[in-house]
Amino acid sequence: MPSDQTKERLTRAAGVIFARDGFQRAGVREICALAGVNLALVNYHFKNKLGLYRHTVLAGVRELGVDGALLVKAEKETPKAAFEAWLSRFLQITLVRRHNHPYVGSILKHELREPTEILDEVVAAVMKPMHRHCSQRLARLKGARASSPDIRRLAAFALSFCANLETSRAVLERLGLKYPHDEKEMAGFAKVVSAFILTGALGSAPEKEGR
Amino acid sequence: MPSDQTKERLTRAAGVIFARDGFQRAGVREICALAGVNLALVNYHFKNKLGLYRHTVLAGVRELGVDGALLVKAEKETPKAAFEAWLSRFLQITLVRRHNHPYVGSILKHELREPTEILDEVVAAVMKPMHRHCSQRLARLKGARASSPDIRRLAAFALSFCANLETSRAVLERLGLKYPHDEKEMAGFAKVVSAFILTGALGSAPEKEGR
DNA sequence: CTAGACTTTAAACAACTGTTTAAATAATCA
DNA sequence: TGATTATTTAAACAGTTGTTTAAAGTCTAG
Repeated sequence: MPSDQTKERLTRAAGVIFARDGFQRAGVREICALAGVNLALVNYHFKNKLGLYRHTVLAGVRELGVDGALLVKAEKETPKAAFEAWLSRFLQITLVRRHNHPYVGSILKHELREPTEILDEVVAAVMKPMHRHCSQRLARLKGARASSPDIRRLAAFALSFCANLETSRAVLERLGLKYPHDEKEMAGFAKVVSAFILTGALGSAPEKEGR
Repeated sequence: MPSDQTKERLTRAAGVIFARDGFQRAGVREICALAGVNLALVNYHFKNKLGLYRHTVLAGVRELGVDGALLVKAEKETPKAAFEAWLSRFLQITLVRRHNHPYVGSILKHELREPTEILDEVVAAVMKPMHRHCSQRLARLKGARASSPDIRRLAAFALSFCANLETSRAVLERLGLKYPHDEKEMAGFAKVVSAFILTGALGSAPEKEGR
């Protein structure tokens, strides 16, 4: 059988397991079993467990197309609406399981909280573009330059907060926080999160726009 | 030698290792080596690795005295100053290594991101009191009831954001965020974080108070 | 067809993990 | 003191992990 097919099935299975368990806790045996492939093929095709991980993550990121996919069209909306749309998309990737790419968001979450050797590659490929997008939208909102330290810090705070919402789930649910279950609730949740990021706890007036 | 001494040394060493590695990744052999104690004594005195972990965490929490320690005095300050003082204290515990209890904050951080069997106990002993304190201060700021769903959600968001600041450190530093190194920088950092939580990215006017 | 490279396989390796055993030591109480 | 209990010890157990081996199978050029 062509080796491309083996690598493909291995990558796909690896995406599922790595997304669920992260790099360290994931086991190559389980990945191979899920892929229906011999154990030794991981090392043959990818040299390492880490090699398989790197290939899986970067392939997923490439397919997701961070630079493009998160750019919600309609740039003529109000700055606030544009930010909310972008944020909603970002939350979908990190919070909702079965999205565009089932595993990329989860893997990024794991990489965020326990970095591996490929952290720098992941940051460059995903985090930095997202941070740039977020900075640009916040800059429009505040009427400042996207490259200013303040804006960059705000964007970093916002990204960290959102990306960790899923990580803290077990605790926050025990504190009474309701997480969204479907797309409907997701929209409302995104609005609430957006409000927290934009206007904070003191919540400045509901802005000049109708809703 | 008295067994109390053994348990004491074991607990102290466990605090260091669990704080650094979390429950799963920490190894009983390393803990015993650090404690200068035989391997089998963990199971003799604490039944389990989990037993040692539970004992260590709960002992640390008890000593830290969450209910009291975080209550910064001077309640007659402005609500905003009171919140900032409380937040600064909270950030010190989660961000700065060598504080009151070197390991409690770190262990809580680990428990937050990969819960163990004792999560419920930890939530009850630490998270809920902290959440209550945070809610009370936010309620004063907004002039609302501390038990209202909105306030409780804001407090949960704030706690999650702060507790994960350390977790996301590797990524955020690569995005250019500067973390505090000493007490001086800590104070400034707490102010910035407080501003983000209270007034968000749009930053409502600098409040009516002098500064 | 056949030589050579590529790919797959089952088995074993070596290094860990938390836990248990049974014997040796120390402490306690009658 | 001597018998009993509590504690400590070194060694091994049983399970897991990622990785390697050497032989078998498969494909592809000449």
